Parts: sequence; C-alpha cells; structure tokens
Amino acid sequence: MHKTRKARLEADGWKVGTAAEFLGLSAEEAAYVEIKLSLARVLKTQRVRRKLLQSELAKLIGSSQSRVAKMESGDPSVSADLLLRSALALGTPRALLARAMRATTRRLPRVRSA
Amino acid sequence: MHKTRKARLEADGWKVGTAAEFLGLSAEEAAYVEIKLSLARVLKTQRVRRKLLQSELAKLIGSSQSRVAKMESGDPSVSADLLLRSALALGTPRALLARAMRATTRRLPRVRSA
DNA sequence: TGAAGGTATGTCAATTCTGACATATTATTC
DNA sequence: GAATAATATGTCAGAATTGACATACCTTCA
Repeated sequence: MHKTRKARLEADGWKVGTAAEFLGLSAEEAAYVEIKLSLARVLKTQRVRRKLLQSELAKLIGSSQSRVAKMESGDPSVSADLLLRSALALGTPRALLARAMRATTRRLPRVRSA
Repeated sequence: MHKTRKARLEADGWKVGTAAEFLGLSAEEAAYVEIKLSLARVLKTQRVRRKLLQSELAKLIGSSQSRVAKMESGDPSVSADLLLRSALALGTPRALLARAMRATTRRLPRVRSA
C-alpha cells in the first residue's frame, strides 16, 4: 500500500495492516492460509498449462466443476488435502509443491530512507 | 532388498516390488502417501525436538494423544491437512515442510553392470 | 444485443475426518 | 518383575469436507 494512503487512512481512524492482523489470525493460522492459497495458485497454473477446463480437471479427479472453482479461488471450504491430491493428479512436479510451502517473500518497493 | 532374496521370493511365487505396486497405487496416490509419511516424520521430529509428549502436543493443537499417535504413525485416517496444521502449530519452519514435499531419493546399492 | 462457453457462488446430503474414550502395548525405573 | 510413564490401537458420535446440482456471473463473438 502507498505510504501516504496508509498515513491518511490511519489519520481517519482505520487500522492498516496485513490480512492476518485484520482477521486476528495467529502466525500459524496465517501460514496455513498462505500455503493453501499458494497451492490454489499452483493448481490453477498447472490446469491452464495443460489446457484443461475446470470441468475436465473435475472429471479427472472425480469431482465437480464447482469444487474445482472453489479450490482455485482458495475457498475456505477446501482442505489443503484436496488441493494437494488434485495437484498431484495433474502431474504437478513435487518441486513446485515444495515451493508452495515456502514463505512468500514479497519484493518491497524501494523507498527513501528516513 | 537383497538381490538373491528377491530372486528366491519370486521363485516361490511372491511378487516383489514397491509398496505402491503391492497396494496397486497409481503414481499420484503413491506420491500422496509418501508426502503424508514425510509430514508425519517431520511432525514427530519437531515434537521430540521441543521435548513435548504426545499428550502435550495434543493439548497445544486441541486434539488428543491418540490422534497425535495416529498422525505420527502415518495412519490413513489422518489427513495431510491435519498434519500440516499441527506441524505449523509446533512452529515447524516452512522450509522443512517444503522438504517433505520433495520426492525421497533413496540411495541405491551399487551393483555390477549387466 | 444475445447466445455460447467458461467460471463463480450458494446449498445440502453423503462421505470422510476428528476428538475422545477405553484399552493395549511398549519402554523405563526401581 | 511390578509399577509407572509414554505411545499405540480400536471404536464411534459429532464435526468438517466433499461432490453434485442449480444458478449467477463474466467474456467473446457474431
């Protein structure tokens, strides 16, 4: 978020921070959802890469289009388990799954030092 | 397995191969159980490293000693999801979880070429 | 504009997972 | 070897996840 925008919002009484802070998640909970979201992205990337429709992937894993949509959108009703099994069914290299477990390091914008 | 033993068993009518072959698992299914077993080992290692009893870890994650035992033994009634959440609750570094996803490379015995 | 193809969202019965309990097995210590 | 501590195994009711269906929401293209 832009620094000035952050300052302005806070001046107006808003708390500004991470999604985890906002939702009151502990560090582990935050890591857990982060990992699920990562797996969701991997799944979608792999499906698209193999040029499959959600409905085709669904058939492949014995599920339904709607559940695949939920998987890819990181819907909380989807377990990491299902994401994992689905990614494997797509033939996702395990190295990619490993990457999904690693903490996301975000490249921060370079700012003038104070 | 020893080569001669393999030959002898096969002569006696046994099929000898990987657990996956024996159980008739597909490659993905095999990878899935391998990953779960890996996570199970990580979990146990981390718990022991923190000098916790199974019952203490259970309390920490709001579960029971018996379920923790099942987790650590790779019981099929335990989802990868629970293993993951429990490992995170123990403060397991995500890099370790990443390692657990990677394929296990087994050091093979050196044999005379045919 | 609207029809078609693809994806998203809401709901729910059925399946699967989970915590809890009882009990068994395996160390460890005296 | 018996008491104690820790872990393992079996079972099951309750909770969570899942596939399926209906339907809504985009895009694209004619």
